[in-house]
Amino acid sequence: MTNTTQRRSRQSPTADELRIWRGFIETARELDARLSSRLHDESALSSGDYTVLLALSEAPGRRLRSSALAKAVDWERSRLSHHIRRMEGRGLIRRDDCAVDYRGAEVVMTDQGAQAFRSASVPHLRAVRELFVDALTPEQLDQVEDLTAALRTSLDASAPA
Amino acid sequence: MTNTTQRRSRQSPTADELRIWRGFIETARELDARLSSRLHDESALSSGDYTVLLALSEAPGRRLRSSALAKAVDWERSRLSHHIRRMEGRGLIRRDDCAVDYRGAEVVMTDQGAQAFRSASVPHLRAVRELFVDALTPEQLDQVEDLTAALRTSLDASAPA
DNA sequence: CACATTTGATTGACGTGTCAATCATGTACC
DNA sequence: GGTACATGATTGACACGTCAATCAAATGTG
Repeated sequence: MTNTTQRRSRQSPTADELRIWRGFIETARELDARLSSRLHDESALSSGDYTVLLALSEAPGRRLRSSALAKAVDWERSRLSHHIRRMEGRGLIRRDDCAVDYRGAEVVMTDQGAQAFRSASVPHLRAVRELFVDALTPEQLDQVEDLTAALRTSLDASAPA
Repeated sequence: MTNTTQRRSRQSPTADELRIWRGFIETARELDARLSSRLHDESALSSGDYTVLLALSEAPGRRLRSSALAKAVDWERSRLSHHIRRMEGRGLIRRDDCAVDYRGAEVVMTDQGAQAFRSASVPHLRAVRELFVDALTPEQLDQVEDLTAALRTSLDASAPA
């Protein structure tokens, strides 16, 4: 194990590697943007709204403590707080005081929120199938799983949450 | 070819497919966020700044018409316009009137911008290697290329830009 | 009990992104 | 040359995200 070997692995990517990286990240961004855009067109929900409503829909009583919701969607609390405020303004959720701990608020999905989520869900899932699942062979889908695992391992190994 | 077959391919993804999808998109987002964050910490450039400076650095005279720049980075014009205004405020670029067509402005990288780009570049590329290239085997890197191509084909087939 | 500390959540400032509207210059056509 | 249209770019309004500061209720410790 020479210094040269060590150093080589720390250098910049090759042109090919960089091309593959750019293709990957730009395609992922585009996919994400396209799905968000369709969601918004079809249901007037943003991708963030959908994420929040999905988490609430899976919670008992369609309600969660703000902190539990933040953990469920893996968002920073201030991000959630801002988003919740906007969603409350549009009647998708409501904030209740939490009886057992007056610091914490509970976020509750409203009927209107549940209705919006239901009507968004099917077209959104269909879009995921069209633009992702059906674009790949079953073998490729398995490859994605492995790739994701490898990348995530590396991300987790390298510091921040 | 029955209706059943046709219909099946239009249904929602299975639980496994959905899990793979979520893993994929969340990992891609996280990678993107992590690289942006490192870039910002190490060089005080945002990922958008870097993209713009990279495009300018590759242009003759380190300058481009605003529309050409928009095409080079594949951004909407209004997005570019907003970003350019902010970058100009920080001295990274400058806007010159274009002599041959007074509608169009030219965006020029300043020396300060070039300096910032140079010092950001090496650490950023190293981060791409660490978090992406080195996380995958050469075979996996090839797989990424194929996956990207498949997804892009499907995206291109399905309407917008 | 009083006080410091921790915990749950919100706020404000500011950078970023999208969309629709606008503005100014260039071009075509009569 | 003058009017209509196309083109290059900017603007304003508003949604979204991050960071640091703040606030209030809960908890621990003397």
